[in-house]
Amino acid sequence: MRAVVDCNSFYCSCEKVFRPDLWKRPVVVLSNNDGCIISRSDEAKKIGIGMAGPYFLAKPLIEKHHVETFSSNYHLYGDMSRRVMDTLRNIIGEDRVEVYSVDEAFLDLSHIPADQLKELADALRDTVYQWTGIEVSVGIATTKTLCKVANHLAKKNKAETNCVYILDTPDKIYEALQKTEVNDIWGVGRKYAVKLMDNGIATAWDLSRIPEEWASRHLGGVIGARLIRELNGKESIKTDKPLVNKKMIATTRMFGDAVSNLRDIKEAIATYTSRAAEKLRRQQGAANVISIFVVPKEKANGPRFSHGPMLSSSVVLSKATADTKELIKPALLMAEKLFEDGRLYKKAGVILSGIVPDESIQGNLFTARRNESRLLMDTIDNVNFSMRDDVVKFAAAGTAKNWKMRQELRSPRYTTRWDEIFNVS
DNA sequence: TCTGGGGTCCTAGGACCC
DNA sequence: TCTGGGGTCCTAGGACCC
Repeated sequence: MRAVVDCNSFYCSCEKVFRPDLWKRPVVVLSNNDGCIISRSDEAKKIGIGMAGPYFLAKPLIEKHHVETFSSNYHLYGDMSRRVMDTLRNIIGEDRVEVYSVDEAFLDLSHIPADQLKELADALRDTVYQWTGIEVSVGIATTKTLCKVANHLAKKNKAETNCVYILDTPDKIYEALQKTEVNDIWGVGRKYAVKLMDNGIATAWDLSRIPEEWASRHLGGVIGARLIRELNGKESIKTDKPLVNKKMIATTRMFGDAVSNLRDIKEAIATYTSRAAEKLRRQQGAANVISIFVVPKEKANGPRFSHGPMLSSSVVLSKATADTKELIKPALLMAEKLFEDGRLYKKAGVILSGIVPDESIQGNLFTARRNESRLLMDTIDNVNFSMRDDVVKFAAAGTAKNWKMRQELRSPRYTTRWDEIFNVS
């Protein structure tokens, strides 16, 4: 068997750990730029605040019920995530934990006897709470997709499940699949859900009954066929070791206020390039391709929000590099090319791809200088990483940052900055 | 004058996830 | 007035090669 352990309302829970006064209160956390609501506590859900809705639309409700509101504090969430994952590794063993996202991990329980699964699940839930203050839900089943079904049901009715749900008999699986709507299945997004409903497939059970060929034709080829097999208890999603090395690295942001001049765009692009290059070096990679894009601000039209056109450009580098200087130069050239005078822009980004391991770089015999540059990059990374901020940066990134994102409601970085550490008095 | 078939590589775009 | 960011995988189609 395997399990999925998922933190409940993760970002909100992180905020609550350090604010006992909020434990029974509604809390929401906003996306970057304070644009959308991306995490809601149970109390906030009960009030009727929707997921991923724009903040400004929910604001009346938030004010009426005095919902505590936070900007994203990724330093805090990243550190709390590490603590939760360490706890899981401690209990179940290093090699049996596959971190899937910041708030979620799959566990390999193939060594646990069936009659001990419940006890283990309870222990996982209680220990993580005791050691980190974070509540988790545990779903146990034979495949990842069924684990997610179980986990979803555990969360949906906490009073009954106490955040643990185990699918270990055909009857329980049948019941769980009957209770799960197609749009709540892992791997079924909005488009597929509509298509399934149109074909009279409403529950996970219905979906598990359809032929693989149909799924293969209508749900993205092999992805659809795999989904059917998983629902039928046949493991089809590989558990290869978590991807340490990313195939693509992106840094993109909305601007706090729309930007109309080239200087600001170039500063933003230079900053994002520096950030992306840092991520690249952290995985000891080098990129062959750099792309940038800008998104002009457009009038809202139509009922469904959409981001207007994305104007992009990319360059294949003459040789793979992780050097910020070498990446900034083409990035700025592309920015100049894409920029149109008189237009307002609301977003920009940098994407590095064609990533290869650093050691595979076939250096030119005569470029011993590469090592120097590497040394400089390491130094800059170390300084920035230890300060957890951009203390050292390239001049092109500018210093004014009037395009910077809004973050008006951020909590202290309790666990990663000495001057913001949690104070017991 | 006639102009195949199979393979690979790359890119763009669509779908999904948290 | 105000709608996130960072990823993955898959497919189709074009370019190119022999």
